[in-house]
Amino acid sequence: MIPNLKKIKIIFADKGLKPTFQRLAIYNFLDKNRIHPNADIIYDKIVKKIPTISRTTVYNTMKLFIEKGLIQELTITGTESCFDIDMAPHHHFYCKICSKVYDIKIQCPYGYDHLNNIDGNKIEEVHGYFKGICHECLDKPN
Amino acid sequence: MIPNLKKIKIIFADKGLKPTFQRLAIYNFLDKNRIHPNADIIYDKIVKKIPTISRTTVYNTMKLFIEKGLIQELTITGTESCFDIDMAPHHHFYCKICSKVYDIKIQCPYGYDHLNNIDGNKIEEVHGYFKGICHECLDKPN
DNA sequence: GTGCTTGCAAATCGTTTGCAATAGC
DNA sequence: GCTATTGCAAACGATTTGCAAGCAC
Repeated sequence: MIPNLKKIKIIFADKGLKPTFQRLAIYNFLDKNRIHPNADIIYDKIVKKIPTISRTTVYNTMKLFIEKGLIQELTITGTESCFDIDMAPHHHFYCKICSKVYDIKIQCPYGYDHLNNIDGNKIEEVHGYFKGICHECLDKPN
Repeated sequence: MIPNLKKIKIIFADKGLKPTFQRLAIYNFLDKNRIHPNADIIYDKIVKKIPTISRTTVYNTMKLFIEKGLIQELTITGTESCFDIDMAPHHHFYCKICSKVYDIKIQCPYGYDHLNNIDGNKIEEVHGYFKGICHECLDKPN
């Protein structure tokens, strides 16, 4: 974790974020585990390292990271947000059975890079996702 | 409303739905007002015609319509669902200022019609939306 | 009259807020 | 020491659940 920590501190400094123990742990978790976790999964994981951490801090930190452009929020299920440290343009696939979110390495030909306006509306974010049954769940016997 | 009612009753019969007063009113509202309303907006509108209607019935009805393929659920904001009676493939634009949802008449070239599988995952739904500032809010003096 | 539908009240779930204690420059 | 950050407890908003009363065939 030590070499990664150094890298993260530089990223934080660049954005004017104080490198608190909690923030470093959360960012490192997101960086090492590209699973698009929701706040609860992040909390459950971090609380094992930092038993005193609160859900409030997780939510505060997510909000802060989003504002600083370090992560993006995915609103796929309608009931909860999940978070993606990958800021490159890409789509997602959500499995209705296992609820996992996969990266889909395609871009919407509308809206990314070459298009910042549709029907007179100014585009700031592009979101694309598919829902269905993932290859793992398709392969399962039942 | 009478001619539309007849049409709606045929749609309901086709899906095996009983044409209750509440369901007809809700469907008619969605059909006549293509504004992608959330449950609260639907409730506020219908309660003026049917003062005894409950939010539970609105939620029940939305769930039923989705199951029967009469409407689709849009999960753009992460805090609430909104509903779209237009089942044709299309995208949406969400205005961060006025919260309105616009139809964008483009299709994702991946996933609609000619593609039902990406990376081995079976695609059942395609969702695409943009976020930004709509033409109306851009035009406002401030 | 049997089964589906409705609607109230309470519960639930994810998230936000108010605020006092704490930590870091 | 001053300010930003943390974390508890309570509030909040959207949605779901349990269940009793009502309606339709």
